[in-house]
Parts: sequence; C-alpha cells; structure tokens
Amino acid sequence: MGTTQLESVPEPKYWHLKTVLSDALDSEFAVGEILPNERELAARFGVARATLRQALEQLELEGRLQRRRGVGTTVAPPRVGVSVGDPGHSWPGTGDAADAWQPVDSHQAVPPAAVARLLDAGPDEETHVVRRTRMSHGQPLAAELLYIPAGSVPGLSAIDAPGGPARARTVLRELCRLELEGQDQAVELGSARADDAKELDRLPGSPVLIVTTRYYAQGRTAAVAVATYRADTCRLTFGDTGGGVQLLAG
Amino acid sequence: MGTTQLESVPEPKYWHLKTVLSDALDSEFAVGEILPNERELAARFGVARATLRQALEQLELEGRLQRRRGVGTTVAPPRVGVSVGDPGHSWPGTGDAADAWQPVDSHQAVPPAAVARLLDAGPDEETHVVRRTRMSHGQPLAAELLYIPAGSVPGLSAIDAPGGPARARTVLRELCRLELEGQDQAVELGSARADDAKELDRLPGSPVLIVTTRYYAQGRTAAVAVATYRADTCRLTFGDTGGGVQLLAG
DNA sequence: AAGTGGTCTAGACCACAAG
DNA sequence: TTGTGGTCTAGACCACTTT
Repeated sequence: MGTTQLESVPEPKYWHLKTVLSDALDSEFAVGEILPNERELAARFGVARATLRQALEQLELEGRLQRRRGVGTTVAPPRVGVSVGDPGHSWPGTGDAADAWQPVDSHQAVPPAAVARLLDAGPDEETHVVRRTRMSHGQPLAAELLYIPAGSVPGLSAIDAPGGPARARTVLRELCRLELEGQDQAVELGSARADDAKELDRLPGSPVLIVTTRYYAQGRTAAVAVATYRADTCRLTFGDTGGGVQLLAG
Repeated sequence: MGTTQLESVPEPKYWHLKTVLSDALDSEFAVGEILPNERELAARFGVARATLRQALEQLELEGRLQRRRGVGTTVAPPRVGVSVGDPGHSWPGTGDAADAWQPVDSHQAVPPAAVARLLDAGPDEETHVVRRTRMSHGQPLAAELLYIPAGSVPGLSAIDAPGGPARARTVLRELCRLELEGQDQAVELGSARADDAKELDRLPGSPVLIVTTRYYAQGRTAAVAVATYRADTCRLTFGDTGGGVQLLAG
C-alpha cells in the first residue's frame, strides 16, 4: 500500500523530478524566493534541460512556481481566492469595492459565433463590447469581454461618449437599468488569446480559466460575459459566503 | 487596429501552427476523425516533431483534440456541460439519476493538510474517505474523494459494512441524516494525481479542474469533497437553470 | 553585456494498442 | 509485429530583463 512501487511501472523522469522539486519547495524555499536557473537545475539533477522544463511547467500549472523570461523562476504565493458566483445576481459593475473590476474600453462589433449562439442573435448582429480588467494587489487577475446586444440598452442609440473607460462606464450604467432576472455560469480551461495575455501580463497560450456568464432580463439573454482568469494565480470561488477577493479563504 | 501586425513581433511557429490546425479542424475534419500521425504532420508543415507537438498540446488543452498512445490523434467532440453548482444544496448522493455519481469505495485515513484545514480538524485526525466516480455516456468525467470526519456520522462507530461500493453507500446514507445548512465551492486548475488519472482514463499529470466543495451542517464544516474533472472534456456549469449533465447547454 | 526563460531542431528509445 | 503517441537528449538560437 504505502510502498514505493519498485519501478514495476517505471515513472517518467520529469514526474519524479516534479515530486522532488515539490518537496523541496515545501521545505527549503520561501515564497518569492528565486530558484537556480534551468541550466543549473538540469545539470544538478542530471537531466536534459527540456526534461527539467517539463517538470517546471507542471509545477507552474499547479500554481507552485512562477517563471518570467529574463528574470528567473520564483516560488509562487498561494492562489488568490476570487469570488465569481455572485449569488445576489447583480449586474456587472454594481458590486462593492472589493469587486475590483475596472472598465477599460468599449466598442461595437460582431461577437464570435459561440457568443452569438448564447445571445440567440444572428451570426452578423453587432453588439456593444465592453472590456474590463479585474485587479487585485496590483496584479491583473482577469480580462473580460462583455457582449451586450443593442436591444438590451435602447438608451444607447446615440453614441456620444468618447472611447476609453468613460464610454465603457456609460454602457454599463445603461445596462443596469434593466431588471436582472437570473444568470448562469460555466467554467472551462482554455489558453490565453494574444490580447488577453497582454492584459494579464502573461505569454499567449498560457492556461486560463474561462468563465462564461449569461445574464437574463426581459425573458431573454440580455448580455454575455466571457472572463479570462489567470489559471496559475486564481482559485475561483462560488459560495454562499460570497463577496469579493479573498486571500486564502481557508 | 484590425491589421495583421506584419511580424513586427514574430509569432512563434507553434502558435501559427496551432491557428492553421485549428482552422483546418473547423473546415476539413469531422468529430472523431483521425488526423495524420505526428511525424507526418511535422514533415508536412516543415517543422520538428517537438514543435508540432507543442501545437497539438495546446489544442488538446482547449478540448479540440484527443490523443491516445498507440492509437492516434482524433478530433474531440464539444465539451460536455456538467452541472456542479447544485443550487438546491443537497448532500452528495441524493441527486436524480442524471447526477451519475457512482460510489466506488470507502476507508478511513488522515486527510491531506489542505483538507484538514477546511475541516477545522487536527492534522492527524482520521476521517472517512469515500471515493466516487462521475460518468457520462460511458466516459469517466470526474473522480472524487469525500472526506467526512467521524463526528459528522455518529452512527458509524461500528464498521460492519464490507469494503467496496456497499460500504461507500452506507457512509453516504448516514451523512444524509444531517440537515445541510449550506455549501461553498472553489474551482482551480491542477494536474491529475496517479490514482485519479487511472480513474479518469488519462495519463498522470493531465490538466484537470479541481472542484472543492465544503458542506456545512450543525454550524460547522461537516464534510469536504475534492472532485477532479477532466479539463479536456468538461465544462463546469453553475446555474440557476441547474440539473445534471447537459450536452452543449448552448 | 550578461543572464534568464522561450523556442526549435534532429535525432533516439519506450510504452501501448491493434492487427 | 507494426504504428502510434510519450519521453528524453544535447545541442542551438532568440526575446527579454537587468546591470
């Protein structure tokens, strides 16, 4: 049971390496501490750099490490608990300060097919698109695109507001006039698109948790939000105990 | 804005490859269809196999492809929407048939430190551990470990039930006698442990979505579930419209 | 300029599934 | 036995950050 398996099924090197490194992180390193560089670690363990990297990649995926080009590999802090569930069913932008969403911009565009499907919209129907960013302790946690069909915000036929945050706020304010009847959400794994990656201070392709929220009002889908959370630093919480960003909601 | 960037920041090869393959999947391949093998694809695109694999890995991460050793690479079906939120706040095992959780086994053990913390238990306190599997269409979706302090199920001091599913069911039945007062959940990215990987029919280290559920009863944490969902095939839904496994809850 | 992680190559061998 | 994806090597060069 508790034995060591005696290599009857030989463990891949990178898997064993990962275990060794993981234990070392627990016992010998402090959060924020910088590890020896990849070439040295590989030499020290007697493996090729690619193999060492395979282990580091998994540890980064699990939120144990953080790697930055030109800088080095550091021990990551525990993941931040981020409230996502919002049991109060409120519109975006109406939360308290802990919500920490910052409007960035807004424009009009045809949504991607998957979003159009959720909106029951035609494939070529334009929507307002509001970009927001969620921050915590100066670090970006998530980048979001909010898709709002023109029909949901009838007060916005005349677009006087300039670009940038001001316009985004105008659209959100208009959206809040509707009575929200419900929402549902889905979470899945994805990889960061180039634009989101930039917003999140990560490389394109980094693993992200994609949260799709559908807002219901007036008996139909009034808006759809697609939020991209950094998978390395975030733990998404859906709780009765709701509310804002938590550090170690243990 | 909408321009093509003219390579001022040269795109990595694997990133471009991923785009090309992704478009090809949309237009030229049907779900379940098998792709040419990696050596041939690499030759066809004029890149090393490792580079081609980097592109395939990302597409698999996004749920577009499925790769099986000894078999080949196939086009994956759309992700399955799996209801996780459970707005009714019911105990595990009390859902309808669509719930599709199957008890596997039960034993007693000291939970990992992270779980003990959630249970407000001492680091060496034993709990009942119930293993369950969630299936859909013959495919395993998730593997779960349910940790139940002995104090939550006082009726179980005498353990007469044999091992296996029968014993697991006995523990769950006993747990249901408590009045559930609430629950909260968290979702984060992880990599499959060896035991979960086996249960999920994946290789160890595959990306998984880890759902941690805390059940409240009698004014304290009465149980903690740690469920490991296949990230490649699952989209976790937290909805007002709740209920069971959905295929494309679009 | 030096040092870091990120990308890429061209091989090799292994574990697994299917004929 | 054959063919597949999975692991591993020993290099090379590039992009980025810091000094």
